[in-house]
This record gives sequence, C-alpha cells and structure tokens, in this order.
Amino acid sequence: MLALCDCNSFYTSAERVFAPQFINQPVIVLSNNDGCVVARSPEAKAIGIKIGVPVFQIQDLIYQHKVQVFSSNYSLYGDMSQRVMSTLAEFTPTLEVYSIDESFLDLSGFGHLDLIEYGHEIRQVVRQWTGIPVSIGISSTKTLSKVANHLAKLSDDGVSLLNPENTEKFLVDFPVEEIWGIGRSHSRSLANHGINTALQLRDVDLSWARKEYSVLMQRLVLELRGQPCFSLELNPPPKKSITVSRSFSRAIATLAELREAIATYTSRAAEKLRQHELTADAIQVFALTSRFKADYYSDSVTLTLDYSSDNTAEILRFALKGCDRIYRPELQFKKAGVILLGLMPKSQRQLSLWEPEEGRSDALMQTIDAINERFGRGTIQFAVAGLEKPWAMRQEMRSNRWTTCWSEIPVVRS
DNA sequence: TCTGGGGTCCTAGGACCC
DNA sequence: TCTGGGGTCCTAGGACCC
Repeated sequence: MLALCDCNSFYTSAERVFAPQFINQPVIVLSNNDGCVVARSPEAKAIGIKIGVPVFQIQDLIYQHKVQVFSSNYSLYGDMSQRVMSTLAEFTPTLEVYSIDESFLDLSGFGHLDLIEYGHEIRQVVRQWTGIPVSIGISSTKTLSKVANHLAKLSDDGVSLLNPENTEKFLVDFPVEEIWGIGRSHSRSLANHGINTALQLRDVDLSWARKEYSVLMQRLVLELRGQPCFSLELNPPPKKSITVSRSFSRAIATLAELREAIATYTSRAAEKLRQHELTADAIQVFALTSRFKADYYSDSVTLTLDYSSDNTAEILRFALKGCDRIYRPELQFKKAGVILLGLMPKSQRQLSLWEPEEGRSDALMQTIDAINERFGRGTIQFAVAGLEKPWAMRQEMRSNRWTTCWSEIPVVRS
C-alpha cells in the first residue's frame, strides 16, 4: 500500500505558522511579481477566490473581506517543506518526495497495522512538529492514492483509504477531470466520448485508451483498476534542463536592459548547475511580449556551447549572443528567460581540445559562489547583469525568511 | 496599469543513414 | 513507364504536473 501525504494549502499554512493571528482568516499567496493567486486558505476559498486569478481582478474582494495578502517567499516554503518531509521519513523507510508539498510513502509491509489509524498518527505528529496541516490518502497505486487524498481533503478528518471493497463506490461520482494526469484537454475529449467519471474511465477498453490517447492514458486506466504502473522514484532521476525565467515589473524595450535580464538569469542558472555538479552543452534564450495583447510575440534561439561547461562567463558569451539575436527594438518585452540543456554530471562530461585549463576558472566560480552564499545572492556578479535592475520583479508583501536568514528570525519579546 | 515559474513525457514528422 | 525498406536521431509542439 501507498500513502500520499499532501500539505493543506501549503503556502498559506507556512505563512500562518509564523503569523498565527491569521489562523481562521482568509489568506492568499501571490505568484512571482505579485501577479496571480497561487495559494489560498480555506477561508479565502470560501469567499470565492480562485487559484490562478490575477490579483487586480479581486481587489474589491480583498478589501471587503480584509484578506491577508503575501508575496511568495520560497526560502520559507522550501525550508518548511524540508521539515515536513523529514518528519514523514520517520514513518516509513521509503518515501518519494513528489513536490514541494507532497510525498508518497511506501507502506508495504505495514499490513499488521490499522492504516487509517497510522495515517492519523502521521497527521498529528507532522502538525505538532512543523505546524503544517496535512491530508493523507491511502491505496494500492499512486493514482488511487491521489483520489483517496482528494476524498481525505473533503472528509474533514483528513485521512481516507481506498481498498478493493470500497473503491467502486467512490469512483462512481468522482469527476474524471480531478484524476491525476487528466488535464483540461483530455477531460474535454473524454466528455465527448461520454466519459465523465473515474469509474467510466476505469472500465474503458485498454487498447482504445492507448490508441485514442497515449500509453500514459493506458497506464492511468490500469492504475484505476488497482494495478500499479507508476512506481515510487526513490532516488530522483538526473535533471535534464535548468530554467530561469521571470516576468518584468515593467516592460523592457531597450537591448541594454534585456541583456541585463538575460545575464542575471544566466548567472543564476549557472549557479544552479554548479550546485547540482552538472555541466550544460547548450543554452536556449527566449523573450516574450505580453500574451494578453493582440500582437503577442515570442522568440527563442538555441545555441550550442563550444564545450560542455558550468562556467558563468563562458555560458554568458552564448546567452548574450542569443539575446542580441532575438531582440527587436519595436517590441515591449514582458518576460524573458534561459534554459540550460544537455546536462551531464561534471565528472563525466566530454572534454574538449579547445577548452581552457579548468583550474583557475573553477576556483573563481567556487569563490564567487561561496561569497554569494555567505553574504547573499548577487553580492558579486558580472557587470552585464546590471546594478539597479529597475525591471526586476515586484515582491511587495513578502514575509520574513523566518527560518533561513539570521537577520530575519522571529523575535521573542519578554 | 496590473495576468507565475519550473519541470517531464509523449508523439509526429523530418533528416539522415545504409 | 518504372523510383525500397528499415531504421535512428532530433526537434517542435502539446499535454500534463505542482
């Protein structure tokens, strides 16, 4: 058996751990650049705030209900996530951390226990140790655990278990679009075939699912039948790409500013590359205008590096070349980014005849990374990345990095 | 005025090879 | 007049996830 443990409206819960005055109050967390709602407390949900709406469209609602608004604070969420995950690791020898707020726990071999009771125990301990409320869905496959987790969230006591005896009863009115792996497009197309519930999808012809959709749909159907097709990923598969992209606080029209942004993102991407001890052999650079305007425009170029590298200066040469190629003076860019591709472990990369001796440049990168780690991101940077960065994203309502930054830790008054 | 970011996987189709 | 068959690799685009 498998348990899916999912944090309840994780970002708002994390904020409330350090702002308990907002417990039972409507709270929302915004996307980068303070653009859209990405998380909402149950109270915010109850007054009709939807995930994904642009915040400027709900200003009235926010004012009227005194909704507490936070910019996103990923240092805090990342750290709180780690605390939850290490707590969960106490309850099983094998777990897959699936996302920032979810883990699959392997409960095979726990057959002697009452799994529902065990679920309650997990919930209680996570709550006590981290302050984060979680829901737990238990079943025989990942897909069914996801279904069970949905039911747990509705059930109020936070734990639910699907077994061969009760599964059908729950699938019969479980909407097909809520199944893990069924998105907007598939649910629309399934509806056209008269398939609206999880039970109907479970009983579909296997080869039809394969032919009409893909092997993923076929596996999903099998999983609904209780046959595991998606196994637990115990050691995370190696990364294949690293993206850094942001929307700008205001549109960018000059090449100089676009170069600053691209250089900033490239530096950050190269930093991530080194953290993972990888090198890249290509970089894609892209820029977009507002996708809500009629003359929406986007362009990208992919450049192959001379040799596989993790050196910021080397990767920057290509990134800026790409930037110059996609820049158009008549456009107002709203967003840009870079993607590092062709990643491989640094220790296994193909060396090149033309590559400079690695000692000195590696030492330079290590030093820069160490300084930035100690004194804060961007303490030392390449000059092309710009100093003022007037285009940098908005984050006007960010809470403190309570748990990851010495100068921002909570203060206890006597 | 204001609309997120970072990923993976699958498929189809073209280029290319012998 | 008649113009193969089998395969791999790469890429773009779509769909999905949190």
